[in-house]
Amino acid sequence: MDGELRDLATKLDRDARVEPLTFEQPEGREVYWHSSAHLLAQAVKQLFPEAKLAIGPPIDDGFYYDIDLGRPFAPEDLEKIEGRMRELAARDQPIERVEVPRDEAIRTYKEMGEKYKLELLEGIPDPRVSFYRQDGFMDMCRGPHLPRTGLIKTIKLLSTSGAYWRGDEHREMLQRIYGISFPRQEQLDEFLRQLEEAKRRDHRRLGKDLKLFAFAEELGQGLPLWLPRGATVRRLLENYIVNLELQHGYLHVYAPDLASVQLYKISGHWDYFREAMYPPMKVDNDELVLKPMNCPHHIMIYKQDQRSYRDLPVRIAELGRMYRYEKSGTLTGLHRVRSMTLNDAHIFCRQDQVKEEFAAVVRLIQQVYQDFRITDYRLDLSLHDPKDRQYYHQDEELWMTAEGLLHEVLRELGLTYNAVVGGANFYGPKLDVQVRTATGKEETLSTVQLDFLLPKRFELEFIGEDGKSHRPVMIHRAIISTMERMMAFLIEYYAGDFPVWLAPEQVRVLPIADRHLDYARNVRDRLTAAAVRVELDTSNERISYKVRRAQVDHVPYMLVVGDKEASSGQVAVRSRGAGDLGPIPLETFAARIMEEVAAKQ
RNA sequence: GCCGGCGUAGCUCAGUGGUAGAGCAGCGCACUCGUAAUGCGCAGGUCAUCGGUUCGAGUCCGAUCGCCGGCUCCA
Repeated sequence: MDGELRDLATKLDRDARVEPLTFEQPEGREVYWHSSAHLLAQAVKQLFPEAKLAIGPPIDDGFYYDIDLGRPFAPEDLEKIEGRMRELAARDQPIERVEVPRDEAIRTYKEMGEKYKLELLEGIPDPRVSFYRQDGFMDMCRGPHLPRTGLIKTIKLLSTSGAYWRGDEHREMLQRIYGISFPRQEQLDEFLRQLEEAKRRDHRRLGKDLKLFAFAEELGQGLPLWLPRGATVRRLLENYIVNLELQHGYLHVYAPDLASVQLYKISGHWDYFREAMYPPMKVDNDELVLKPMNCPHHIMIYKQDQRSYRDLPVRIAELGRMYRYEKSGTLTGLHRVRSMTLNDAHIFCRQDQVKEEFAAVVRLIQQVYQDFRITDYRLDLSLHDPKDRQYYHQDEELWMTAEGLLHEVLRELGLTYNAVVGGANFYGPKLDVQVRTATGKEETLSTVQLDFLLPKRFELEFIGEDGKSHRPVMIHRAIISTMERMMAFLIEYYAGDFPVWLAPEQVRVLPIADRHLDYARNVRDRLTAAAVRVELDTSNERISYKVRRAQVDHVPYMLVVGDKEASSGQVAVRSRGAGDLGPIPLETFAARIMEEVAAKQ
């Protein structure tokens, strides 16, 4: 109604533009799932009257309700609740909006002992608050809701978990029940099918199947081993990005994995991130930590020379290995690890160069994404929150300048982006490239961060045209993220089908019978000499089985060789995606694959 | 770190207190085969680890380690 979400039963007391909502629209799904959450709460209250309700909102895929039961929900409880929800939906009761004076709501909730609802009420200043009633069950809610419970046709409770009340780890741990519902059974089936599909793309699954990386319990949590095939892909990524950066004026360096705590005290990270660093080890009169980041090291490198305004910008880059003591519960596959190598760089420049340097990084990101054929991402411009005086340094003017600059660059580049207030680092605003994992979680792949603070803390300077000392600005940036995260992302993005230029095994030679082994070896050696990553299947199996194995191993090209090929110097090419392509001369194939690699196909 | 679930062969999984199983992978033999699974055989396990209950534990209980789903965090 006039662009606002309202109940279907709302009285039309004025001229208004009215649009109906269906499940096909995001807002429609929101209402549908919100009502489903209420149904969940109703079922829980009927089965467990002592349960206290907290909040139950819709989410991207379904809904949840946070409940305090005093104990966890068992899987059998979920089944019972789901069954009760179906019964309640089948009764098809009307859902009505009721407005109640605030103090009456407080009185009722006090009587019921609903302490979370009472706390929510404290945050609502309005004299009247709205409730929704269905079948004798009332829940405080802004709404709107479905007109009848019977519209909820299929229900599936997916999981339970603990969740802190109001997201505060110092407060009560509530039980959260996640669920999903649809108007039609086929939609639920499709949803569950997609969940299965996501599991097949999951880099943890594929990483194991394709022997790319592994973890060992004996080795320690969050410390990945790069297996030969995964290491090959990583080396290709590293060579690619280092060469590209060298072409763009970056200077590549190396720094040690250990550093004095002193360094991070100067940078300020010790104050902010001490708990996430490995504890210091005492050596002689010093305390050393495993380095959690590379910036201070690059700053030390900048400080090795007296810099002139003519030298700037100085772009110092490193595939920097870092160690972070991430909380054990947050580690997942290669996405979150405790040892990682960042495609890091720090650009030291003059104020008047910031815009151009920032723009150059954004353009470089665009080029890299094109090379990897990554098209599905979002740009987030993370800004400071002026109200958060604890976290952010207080030079408000500096923030305004910095953030204004970034807005300007992005506008000039013609990019659409999403502004996130409160997303900035303590030292400055940043631009993040956000992507999704196979399991639907969002994460940052690339980042460009402005920093006016560290140059001050480390007293960086350069000599200006005027012969006086000036302070440079720093830009922190990572394009292909950490090798670990990029690997995880690419595995999932390509669903294990690496493009030829990145495939750990580009070609597999498949002889028809044992008498073709000599020719097959010949083919393999010719391709190896041409720097093609090729392997030979010498197993004593039928050709269809060898083909199957190569397909399962996600090898992009299979070369079938038998009598015909051996006698004519040809290979029968089969592509992983397109199937049998027929015989061509070996030299033609070699030339073609080298072209594809050069074109990053 | 917190809440919950899980841990059996290289992988996927069965095994509800009474002698550890299957398929795939591996190895051997035979077949020498034309584009997603040839047949037969063999081997493979301190049932994550440690402790407890029991005449007897893969199974029940506790602790530890690890993994999974969330929460919190993410320079």
